[in-house]
Amino acid sequence: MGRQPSAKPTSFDIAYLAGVSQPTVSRALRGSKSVSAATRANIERIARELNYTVDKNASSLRSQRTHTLALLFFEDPTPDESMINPFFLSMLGSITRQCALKGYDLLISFQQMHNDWHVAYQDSHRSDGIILLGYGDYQLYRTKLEHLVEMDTKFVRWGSVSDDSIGLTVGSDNVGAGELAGAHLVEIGRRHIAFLGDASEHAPEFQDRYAGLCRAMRAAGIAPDPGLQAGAVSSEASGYAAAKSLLASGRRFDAIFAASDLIAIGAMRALAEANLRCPQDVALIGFDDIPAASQTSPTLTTVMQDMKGAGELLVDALLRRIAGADAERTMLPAKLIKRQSTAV
Amino acid sequence: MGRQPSAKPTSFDIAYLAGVSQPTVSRALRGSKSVSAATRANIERIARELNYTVDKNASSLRSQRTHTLALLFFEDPTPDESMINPFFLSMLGSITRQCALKGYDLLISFQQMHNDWHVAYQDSHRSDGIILLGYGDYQLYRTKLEHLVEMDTKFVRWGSVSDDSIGLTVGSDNVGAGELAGAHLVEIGRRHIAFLGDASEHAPEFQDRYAGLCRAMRAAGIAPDPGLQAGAVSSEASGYAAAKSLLASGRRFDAIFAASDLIAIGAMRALAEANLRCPQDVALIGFDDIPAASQTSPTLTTVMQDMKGAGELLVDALLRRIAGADAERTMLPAKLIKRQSTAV
DNA sequence: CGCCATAGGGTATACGTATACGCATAATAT
DNA sequence: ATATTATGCGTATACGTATACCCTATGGCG
Repeated sequence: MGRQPSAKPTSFDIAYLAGVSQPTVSRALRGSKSVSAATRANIERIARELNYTVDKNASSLRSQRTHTLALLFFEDPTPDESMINPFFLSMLGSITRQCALKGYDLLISFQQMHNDWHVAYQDSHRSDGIILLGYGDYQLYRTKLEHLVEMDTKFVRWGSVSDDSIGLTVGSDNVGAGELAGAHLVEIGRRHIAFLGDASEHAPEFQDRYAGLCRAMRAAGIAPDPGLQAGAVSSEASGYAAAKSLLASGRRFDAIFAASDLIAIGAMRALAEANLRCPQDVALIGFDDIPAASQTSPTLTTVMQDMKGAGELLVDALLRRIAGADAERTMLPAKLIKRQSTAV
Repeated sequence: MGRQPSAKPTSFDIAYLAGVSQPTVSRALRGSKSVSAATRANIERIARELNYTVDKNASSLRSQRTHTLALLFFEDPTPDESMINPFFLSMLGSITRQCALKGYDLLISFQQMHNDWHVAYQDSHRSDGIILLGYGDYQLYRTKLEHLVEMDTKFVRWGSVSDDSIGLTVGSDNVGAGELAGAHLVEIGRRHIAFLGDASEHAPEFQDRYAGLCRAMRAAGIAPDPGLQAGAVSSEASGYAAAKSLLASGRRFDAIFAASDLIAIGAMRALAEANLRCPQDVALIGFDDIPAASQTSPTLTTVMQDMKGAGELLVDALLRRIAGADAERTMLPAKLIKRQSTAV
């Protein structure tokens, strides 16, 4: 007997039991220093006994802070199939973990680039900030990103970390990664290195990787051949097509650096169909180290990005922005994973 | 001139502009029938002009409904690496999409089985219901699930759909899927079929798959050999170890049905090391159709679950439960994907 | 011994929305 | 013509928390 045990306890219940007022409970639980240690301990004990949890909605409404972040995935415009880049999915783990660690909830949503996602989360007070994830046409993005900046919406973006990028960006050192790949190919004696991936301003990350490759080649005294660059988006089909067209062009090449593993896997299929041995005839390097990369035949040499660090950095940077600090752009180093496709 | 454009508009702003009271705005936007068509149209127009969105927190606080679902992933107790089963990740897409379609937000969280996740989401009013996803020791779960039922928390679970399972469950027809796999192996002439996967009550789904295999064998007049069943959790390492021990046992077998693709990939490696040809010496079938399954050598025959349907069904079933209806357990049919590992 | 700072906590109120009621006007029924 | 019922909307209030402000003791100080 006493109070009804089924109703969820409120701060008033605790206040009553502790013999204090409701605001004191709020202060105690939020760590205000104007509550004596004894009172606080007592309140915390009672709260634990009652299994009390702060009502998120009331708290957010009053404080205008949600303690929630929103994660927006941008899908490649594949019509219906949910072909999300596995690389981003693998980042999900570290992002959720870091959010939990910092006491934030994570809202997740898949978006088409052309939607009005840029207004959906800021005004309805659903999140304190937004994490943007996904390859895609950067130019398409631009105006929406500018809109976010204008509205002072807090957000971080995963992508190419260049000076002209809008807002706060965290990303891998794509130029450095491209250099790693290029240097490795040069090291195993390749001089005619093709690049598969859109190297235009629409895909800054791929552009950076290509730039890194070129830099490594020049450092070895090799002039990159622009004819050995073929556009491709991150999909197996696109990689297959790009490799096919390269083969059809009749140009000679003894190595391929693909801008993503999916592209590389498509290219590998095209090479096999052309009876070219990998790596003997054409060495191959991918990017992302997706799980399938270690299952291909031959297994795929690739560049691994630091996804654990990436997730943590994204969350931390966003939280700093939310706190009012101006967080700086950050680049993470990448690592070359050597496998059979470059083992000569 | 007029009102300050930067402040987020509230229902009062709209009411003022429309010349009505705030509750009328609320009613109009929520679709109450006690608002005239003209008034409603006017309010909707103004709302659109002001870029008004309902404040989620206030709305949830008042109505005690959040229009948010929580998705809880249970990780296999891998110490630190975020090795989430790719199968569940692939369900993420359809779940988020279905949530969006129904006007619900999706909170996501990774959990260790032993945490107090069963209290974290219900009391703080963060979600209207919970979707539980993840393999894992079912027995460990049980008491927590019972607790959820007792607290009348709305939830759906992906898993084995059996009569004794607690709460609302949606899952593949694992027995039927096992039968499919077994029938196919029998069809290609195999009679000594091993099963890799924990077939105990701790893993009801694996148990069901094994039961299906046995049923198919018996239907073909073959007595299943209990000695050809080796426990394994869903990981490559575990599959490798299980296959190794089976090989070491000296028992003869000409086919393996693995309870998951990861197990199958591990087994494939063990077979290769033992100089057994796949499929000639040992045919192999996996389960899940993860992306890597089409990249192995030989490519892996596997059972594909209907993940798109699964996500939709999970969300719909949960929403029905939330609405007060008692949704029924549901099973989805699975499909056999034939590849090289069973092509004799 | 009066004065002021400080600790500790109470009082009042706002956050923005969604309902329970009540009250007109208009439309029907009798 | 009066009684009855819908229709359409306004009034009042509650949801549970967090903060601005105010008040009371105490202790230190001159």
